[in-house]
Amino acid sequence: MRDWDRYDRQLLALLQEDALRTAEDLARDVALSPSAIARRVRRMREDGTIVADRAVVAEKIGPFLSAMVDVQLDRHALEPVEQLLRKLEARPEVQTILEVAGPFDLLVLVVVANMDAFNAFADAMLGSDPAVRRYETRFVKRRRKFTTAWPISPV
Amino acid sequence: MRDWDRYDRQLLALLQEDALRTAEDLARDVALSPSAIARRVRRMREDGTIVADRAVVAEKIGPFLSAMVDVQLDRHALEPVEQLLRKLEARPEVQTILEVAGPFDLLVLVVVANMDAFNAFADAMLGSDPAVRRYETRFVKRRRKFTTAWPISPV
DNA sequence: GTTGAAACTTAGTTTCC
DNA sequence: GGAAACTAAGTTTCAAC
Repeated sequence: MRDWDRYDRQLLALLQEDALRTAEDLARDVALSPSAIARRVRRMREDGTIVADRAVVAEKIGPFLSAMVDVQLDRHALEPVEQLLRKLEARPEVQTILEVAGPFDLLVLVVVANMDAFNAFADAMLGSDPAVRRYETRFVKRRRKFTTAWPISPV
Repeated sequence: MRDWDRYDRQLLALLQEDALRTAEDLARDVALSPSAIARRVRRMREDGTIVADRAVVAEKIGPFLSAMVDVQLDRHALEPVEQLLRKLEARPEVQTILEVAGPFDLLVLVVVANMDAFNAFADAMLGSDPAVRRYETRFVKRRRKFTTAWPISPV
């Protein structure tokens, strides 16, 4: 794998904020010509440094109910766990799946339309799954920050 | 605020996946002409339906250490709590802040370079803050899914 | 091998119906 | 909303370092 010089890191930091900035505009913040910038950005999109470019949609298109579900697994066999993870990953209601250290194994952030939909989701995905020992739910009252940006230092 | 017909919702669902798709390309999935699509997308970017367009950068630019911190607040006064939240929001190491129901009030996802940086962050931001009663940390072993996409139904 | 400028191509915007 | 003319941005080429 390649590595990233200060220009690449600057570009990544800026594109994390706004992926639609033009090369000419980026040249105001990065000391390279627009064509060099365009080349680097395209290359990083091609080689997987930039995994995706996504529109962030306002929460108001909802209404949405979010819940953080702490899941404790039955770790007697690996395959049922992998199956559960693949099942959860595939669901559009699941925004986040983190494997964590501690008594709970998984943190799953679920977004649904209302409480009925949450209960249906939990029953279908967790209540009946052989890999799930138990789970606890915390409902989200408010999102104060929600970003995928990494803290990229200029090296 | 306006509302969103099935075309808008289709476009939002598609742009959540790939914000760089051209209007011509989107016309393959949405039954509108490229010019109608371009108009709708531009309007949704202008009116705040699309809050931002962000590049998703691969985790391999790290190395990163992530931790989910459950924070219990001292809810005797509101202003110290708001101050803490603003302080956390401003930090690039903080990807997520969720206010939740239950014994803990805040879930904070923190990304740092290593364990020293985490301890420095926790000491500076939480250990010394008057609004924080206590906190518990779960370190992230793996991210299986991490997206900001809402589950948008076609209406 | 990468830069920067210019020619070229593609996509977005504006105008009109 | 859709089509065409127009404008702006991305891509390719090429000379220089």
